[in-house]
Amino acid sequence: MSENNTANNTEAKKKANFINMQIDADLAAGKNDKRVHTRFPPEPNGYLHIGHAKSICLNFGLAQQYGGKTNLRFDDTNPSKEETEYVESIMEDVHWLGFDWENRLYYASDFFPKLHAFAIQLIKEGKAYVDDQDAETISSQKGTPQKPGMESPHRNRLVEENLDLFERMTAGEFNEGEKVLRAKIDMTSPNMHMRDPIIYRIMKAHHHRTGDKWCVYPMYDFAHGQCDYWEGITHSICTLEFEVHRPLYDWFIDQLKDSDYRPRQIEFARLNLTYTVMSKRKLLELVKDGHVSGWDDPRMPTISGLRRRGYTPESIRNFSDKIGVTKVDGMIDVSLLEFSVREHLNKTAQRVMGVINPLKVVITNYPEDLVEELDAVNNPEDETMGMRKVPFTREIYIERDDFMEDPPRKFFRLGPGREVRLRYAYFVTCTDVIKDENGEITELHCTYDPASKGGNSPDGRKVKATLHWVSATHGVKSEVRLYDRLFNDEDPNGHKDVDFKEFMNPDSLSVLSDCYLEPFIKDSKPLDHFQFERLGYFNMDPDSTPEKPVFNRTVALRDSWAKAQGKE
RNA sequence: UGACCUGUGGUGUAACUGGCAACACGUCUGACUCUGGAUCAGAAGAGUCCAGGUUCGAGCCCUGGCAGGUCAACCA
Repeated sequence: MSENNTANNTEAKKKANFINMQIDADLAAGKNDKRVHTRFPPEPNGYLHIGHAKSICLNFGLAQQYGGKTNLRFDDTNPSKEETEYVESIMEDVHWLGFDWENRLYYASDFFPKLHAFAIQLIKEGKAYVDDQDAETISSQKGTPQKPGMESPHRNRLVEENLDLFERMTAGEFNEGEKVLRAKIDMTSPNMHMRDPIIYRIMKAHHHRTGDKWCVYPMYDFAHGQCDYWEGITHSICTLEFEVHRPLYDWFIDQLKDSDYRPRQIEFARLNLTYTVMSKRKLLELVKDGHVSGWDDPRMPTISGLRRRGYTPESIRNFSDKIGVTKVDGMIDVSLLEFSVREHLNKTAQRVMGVINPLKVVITNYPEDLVEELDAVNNPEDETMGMRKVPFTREIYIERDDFMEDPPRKFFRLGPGREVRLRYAYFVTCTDVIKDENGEITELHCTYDPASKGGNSPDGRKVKATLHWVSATHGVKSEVRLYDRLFNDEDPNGHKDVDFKEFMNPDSLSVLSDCYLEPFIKDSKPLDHFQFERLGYFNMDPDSTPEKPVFNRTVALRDSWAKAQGKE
């Protein structure tokens, strides 16, 4: 695991949610030998996103709270969409988040033989039949939520005939779509899912694990609950849209169970975040159409994207705790996610100075060849992180935004004739503003006060501002990537008749290639976290090379000056 | 003309078997500060979708409405 803290030691006092209460009740009633066993069941057809992180934290967190276990199970019943690449990324992401399924890795495909045998059992019991009709016909007989369905003409086939047909389906004698196996339940049920649901379909696709062995594959409803049952799951936690599936889930368990043990499905509201989309289909679309650089583009709400952006597992876990678990289908403000990273990184991130929009400053009374190694604090929130040296020279860079030729009343930073502190260095006073023929400021001349070395006030005089800076001769030239929200609309999904991509923010990425960082960052590795003082939290991007380090801005610091600016 | 689910400050969550609505984010003050960060102190903001009812007392219970979500894939 790339981050040393695992999820176990951050738990402590979680708020009880409605699922806790239901588990407490189950335990009090002595159900399932008082076990708590959950599972996280992703389909390997895409990368995990922050919504999955909520589910992962919930499932693994619950098990930890009750001294139970959590399985990782790949729900791979549809070979046409699933790939090994996704399996690997999912395992990496779950581990990175700080959770471990130990030796309990399962695939729904592990259960294909048992599922198939169970289907045969249902046929023998007269509870399943083969239907020869095509998809359209079957669907039209299904009725609507308001109108009951009609029975298929094949519904009352003889058991022997069903057995024979299903066997031949399995052997590959029929083409895709020619036949399906359906459970025989109730075509008039007010619940659409109970109207003789299809449980097996013919698919002549290559499966990422079972290869070409099978010609028939079970449907989700026919696989999920049974896998839960065979794995010994006690609480099968899923999202709200499966609520209407629960009677069917229970129906299959009823056919299967041979003891008092029974898994129970509980539904909670999936996570919705402002200014983003959260469906694998839409995220895939962004990737495929090249709107982002990949699943791990730092603007993506995927776990791999957040990781590359500089989020920490701890911050995501804390976020997950904070948002709680309910059945209310709401929308969480991204600012809460951002708060979670700031909170964690403030306590842990190495401080460093970096200038991302350089303006050269010449300190005219400072010796030409002198290089002073000044002391800087690595993290004021954590003394154990120690100190480092920062080289100071006659020519430095400061942030362009930190100088104004004609500063307004509330601008505290540098201006002509003004004195400010250079962090850990000296007090400097601006004496000259150098411009090119277009009137653009190209350089500042300052003088420094040798008595203020280290940034201390020699005589108790105050300066209004402290600026970060980087030596022009020692600074490490770098690329910095700034990110903004991917969408301009709070709910890009919430507009009927308007495609979500219409709301994409054209300025969600800006690349600054003329940035200078203090030499300390030379030793950093991809994904290392930093606070660039006064700017925000950044981490090193894997695109970095020794010649050109690249940093991503995870999130900016809270900035009351910028906020005040925005209001004018 | 259905079934199931949901409805508490701007947002998200709390409120044990009914006892004067709490916390977090966000917002706004002020203090402090070698990060306009962090920290600290404080403020504003809901009377719990509506209407009845039960009760000394209801966000919690009952009745009836209203609003929103989900369900008609050989997807999960």
